[in-house]
Amino acid sequence: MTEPRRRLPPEESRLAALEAARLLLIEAGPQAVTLKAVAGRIDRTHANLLHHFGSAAGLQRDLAAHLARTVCATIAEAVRASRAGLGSPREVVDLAFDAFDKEGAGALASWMILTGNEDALTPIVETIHALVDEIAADEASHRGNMAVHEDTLALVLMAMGDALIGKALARSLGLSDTAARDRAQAMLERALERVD
Amino acid sequence: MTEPRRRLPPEESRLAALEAARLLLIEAGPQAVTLKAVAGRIDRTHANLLHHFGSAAGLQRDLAAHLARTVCATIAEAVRASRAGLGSPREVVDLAFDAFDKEGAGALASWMILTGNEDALTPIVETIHALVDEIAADEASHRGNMAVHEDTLALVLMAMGDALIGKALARSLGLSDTAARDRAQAMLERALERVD
DNA sequence: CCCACTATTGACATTTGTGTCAGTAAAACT
DNA sequence: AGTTTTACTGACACAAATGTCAATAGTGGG
Repeated sequence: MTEPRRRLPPEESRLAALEAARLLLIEAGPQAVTLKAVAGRIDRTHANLLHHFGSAAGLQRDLAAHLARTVCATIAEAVRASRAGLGSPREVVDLAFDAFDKEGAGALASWMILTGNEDALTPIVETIHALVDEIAADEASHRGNMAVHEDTLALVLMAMGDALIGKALARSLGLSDTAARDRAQAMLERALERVD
Repeated sequence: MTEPRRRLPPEESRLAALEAARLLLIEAGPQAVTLKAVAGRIDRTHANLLHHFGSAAGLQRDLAAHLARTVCATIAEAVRASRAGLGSPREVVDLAFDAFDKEGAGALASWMILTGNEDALTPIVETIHALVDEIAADEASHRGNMAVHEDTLALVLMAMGDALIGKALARSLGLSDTAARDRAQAMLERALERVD
């Protein structure tokens, strides 16, 4: 009656653990991402995770990379899927804000910074950078690369802040939950109009 | 030769602990704000802090309130000191960004959110809200309160994001460390010009 | 089929943060 | 002065997270 112990190939097991850790991060915050909690989600022990990732820091490091891949894959896919509608500021803004909010990028990034582990952030930053360059390729012809980067910087920072305290702050100020999105959209629209 | 044990009045001791905790938060991040670490800074034991604050959560709660007071006192003082120069967007932007960066407001707020303790954030949000209302009183005559609130929301979110990942992101994008500040300033300037 | 490889585990050790408690001593009050 | 109050401490207990290690048992390759 005892279920036979399943033995997955290491890559598969690692990926399952990283996905479990990612969901745990989004649902319950960084403090909840412990070896025992992650292991419990995939019916393993915490010793198993130590076997695969070497240490708790190793899991966090790989989680950062995994999250960067996930976030950027989501954005890149959405961008390519609706290439025609790319010019819509609303779409770009929604993409960025959702990435940081629902995908947990903001939570992880801030957590990494706060715990002093800045190295783990670089894959995320670099992936975002690469994505920005890809998007900027369309605009670079009639706008400076600098301007695109500045707009992106402002956009990411607002998305980051919004993912953390956006709802609480907007509510306290008597604004709608999407006030930050609206403001970012207007900002982006005006920035794009500048070159017309 | 043994120094006599000093016994401070409770209020004085509490304030010393909160200041030590605040500096610890800014220097080494939220993870470093433990009972033992804070107690060590003021030459006390962790049991002493439990006596004054009841629990570790109590210290965090009071730290949030203390930080909100500190941050807002700094801003309010600077604003009142140079009432004449209040109209300068650069000044307002610098004030907000410094408050979140150097005063540690961003670090604490994000930490509170991430650990699920949202209640502790409300004093900060409410104090900021009150400050916004005070500033908005000057502008409200020829602008809508809504518009002022929206600008403030965008400003705070950018300051928050900048305090966390601003430097790393700007550097990765090949921009200067003050790129976010510059962008926020330009944004605020254009928002103010709208009514002229 | 047999064997080397390794994913997986349980038991143990360590560290760290938090909390309790009785006792001590320095203030404050009478 | 004596008494009460309480800031402060050391020692202990407890829980949770991380890490080590030997042993077990699937899995693939010979």
